[in-house]
Amino acid sequence: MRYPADQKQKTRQRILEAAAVVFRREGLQAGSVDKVMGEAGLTAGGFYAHFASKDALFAEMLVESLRQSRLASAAEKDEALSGPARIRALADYYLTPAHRHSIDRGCLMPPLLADLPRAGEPARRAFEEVLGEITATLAPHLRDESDQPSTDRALALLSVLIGGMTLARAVADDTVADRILAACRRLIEAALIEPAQPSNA
Amino acid sequence: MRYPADQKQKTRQRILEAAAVVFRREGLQAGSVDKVMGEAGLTAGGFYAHFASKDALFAEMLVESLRQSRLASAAEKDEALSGPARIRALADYYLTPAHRHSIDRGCLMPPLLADLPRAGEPARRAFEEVLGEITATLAPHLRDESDQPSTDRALALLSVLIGGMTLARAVADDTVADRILAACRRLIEAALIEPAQPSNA
DNA sequence: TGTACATCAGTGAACGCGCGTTCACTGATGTAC
DNA sequence: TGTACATCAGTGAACGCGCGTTCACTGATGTAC
Repeated sequence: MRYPADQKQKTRQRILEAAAVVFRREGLQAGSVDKVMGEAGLTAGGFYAHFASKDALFAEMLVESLRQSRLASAAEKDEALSGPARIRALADYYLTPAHRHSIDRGCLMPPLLADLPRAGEPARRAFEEVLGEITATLAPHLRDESDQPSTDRALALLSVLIGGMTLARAVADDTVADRILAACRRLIEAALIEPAQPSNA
Repeated sequence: MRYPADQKQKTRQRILEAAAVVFRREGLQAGSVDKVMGEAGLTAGGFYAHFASKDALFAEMLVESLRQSRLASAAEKDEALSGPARIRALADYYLTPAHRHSIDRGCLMPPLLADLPRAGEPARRAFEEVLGEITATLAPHLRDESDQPSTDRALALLSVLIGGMTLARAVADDTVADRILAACRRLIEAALIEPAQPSNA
């Protein structure tokens, strides 16, 4: 090799991180290659030395970003928790004003999931795979009536998290937004935490 | 008046309906004035005789479309139902494969809510107002522990409906999609229908 | 009833702009000897 | 150590295209007499 070993790999990673920010902030359509490369401190022309197309970047960013998220790979402080306590910690971290205000650094799903049906089969397949990883991580902490890990409850939990955050960000008034988040936390507590593992847990 | 009385009003209405279809299918950015006017059987130039801008069209379409939706103004067969039965009917209508497949005719919120933070204050204010109307319609059927109408439960219900449909449409496999919808129906049943009004209701 | 005129909803070409993508190039990095 | 050369990540101008918006116009509709 005649060139610095993984210099190019690092640049590629930088483009992926810039894409995660720009796409969440602007959406799939308005988040242009130019803006992504600008966010990464580069010019648009070099993009195609790293990715085959804008669509390919979007799909890879989607998977990469979700795999690194707290949903798929729990933060250190989550590791110690399990069952109801872990789900509560997740909801308390996710459904907060802080998360609501940081669209471009928060979870990728609320701002971008609606663009997936428009993004074609490969991106949807890739997302489905990561979704499987996420629910596999969550299911052991969401037992059903027979005390079995519940993937279905994990899917329902994700729906509340995503829907609640999307709805909260769509209104103009902060008070209304926070009320939505609180209502969702209460629903999760009542339906997925309390009855899932009773007082002896 | 020297011209057919409400011909222009009818055309305006036709543009609004076309916009509802195109924006839901393509999103706020990719849904262009040209496509909307084409869907309405017109050419792009005439658009500005009806609306001040694309943003103005989007905001008005948003409000108009939600006010006419089954969430805000119940269908005839809903009128006879109240309490748990009505909420169950709503969830059974909303969280179905049929609704999942018809993005461009279904509820406006799953495909377009994520675009609202990017659409500016006026659109968010307008949405917030209609959201208030919707929750006011739903709250009487979602009583809290003290048997009072619960706006908070209405907000949580909407979050599950929106999040579940968005998540279901994002995956590639129909089986996974339907599983998500079923998991959300079960969550609503367990948390918002059964405990809200016990067996004597 | 018939003809000349006024109205105005909708047309279509044009504008400046940003898009995704291509490609000839540049210049810093490392190699050969 | 020093010089000539090869590599290639990133630059920047260019392409064809569709965007939101403007505006001179057209032609069907209705009025006046």
